[in-house]
Amino acid sequence: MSLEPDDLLGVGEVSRRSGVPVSALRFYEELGLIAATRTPGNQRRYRRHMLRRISLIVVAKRLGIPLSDVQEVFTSLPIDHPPSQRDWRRVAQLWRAQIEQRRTQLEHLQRELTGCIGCGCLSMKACRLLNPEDALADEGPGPRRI
Amino acid sequence: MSLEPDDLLGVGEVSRRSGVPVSALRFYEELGLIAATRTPGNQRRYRRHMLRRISLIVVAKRLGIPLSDVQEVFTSLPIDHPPSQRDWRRVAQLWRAQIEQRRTQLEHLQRELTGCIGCGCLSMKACRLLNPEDALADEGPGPRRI
DNA sequence: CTAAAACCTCAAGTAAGCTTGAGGTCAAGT
DNA sequence: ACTTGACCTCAAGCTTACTTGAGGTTTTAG
Repeated sequence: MSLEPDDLLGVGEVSRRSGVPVSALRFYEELGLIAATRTPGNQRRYRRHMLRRISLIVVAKRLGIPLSDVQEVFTSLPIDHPPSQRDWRRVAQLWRAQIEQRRTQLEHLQRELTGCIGCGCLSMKACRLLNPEDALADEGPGPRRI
Repeated sequence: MSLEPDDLLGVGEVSRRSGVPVSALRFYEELGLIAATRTPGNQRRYRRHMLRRISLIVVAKRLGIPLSDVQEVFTSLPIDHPPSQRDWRRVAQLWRAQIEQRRTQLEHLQRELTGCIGCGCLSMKACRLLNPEDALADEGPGPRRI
């Protein structure tokens, strides 16, 4: 395999190493999440550190973070060199906080669901499950008392 | 408003009471999640208890449960009468378990992310974040050691 | 009776996150 | 040189959960 001389990887190689399908890599490139130089023959060549960026995307996906969010944090990461420890720390803490939030939301829901198991009301009126937080206050669309 | 004589509600009324847009109600009907009789003029008329079913859908949405799952549990709920307390209890417990599962998954991820904040590896090799569970064992697609 | 509000169907569009296919080019081994 | 596999670019398709619009009918209030 005398393919990648320098530290340039072909798209197939990157796919194999990252576990991300080639089609997805091209898609990420369209979104501006990753970048590659081209050979004279127009084929993509990735620098090694791009694997780190791809890793971040993979992690984000596991965390349920939408690509648009990834896009946002990536605006602050230089595309031409590997993310520093500081960068990674910053991103990790941001995402940790986001998970934290969703986790506690789920906890709330679960407590409500548990408390609701016996009641069987579901009557669109005072059921907390059907009236998230505010619902009885505003006059927008949504279930309310009659 | 002498509209709904019996206990039959028009689609607009149901929408107002449930907070679910008319278009969504029609969509749920297509999926077989809800049902309505028709007037001689072909307009939908819902029986009151259909609001309960719609409530279940609304709750499921808040819980992040996909409609396909709702569809499944609905196969065991009679469409022609309101779900009993037992029915509701069964469904609630099922969904509670599902939330539980997703919640603990998030917890794991968060622990890993926290533990990973300092390491900054993301090197596709031994990083736990990039290698969920099994990854080093199988030979399928995905990151692995080299 | 008539006008307006509510309703109907069916087709197409939206967003996210990709995949698949067609039709063609590039690079590597022999 | 030639074959094969890897790669290229569009364009279109897929899933979920709906929304929007066009064009037409029903119901209800006055």
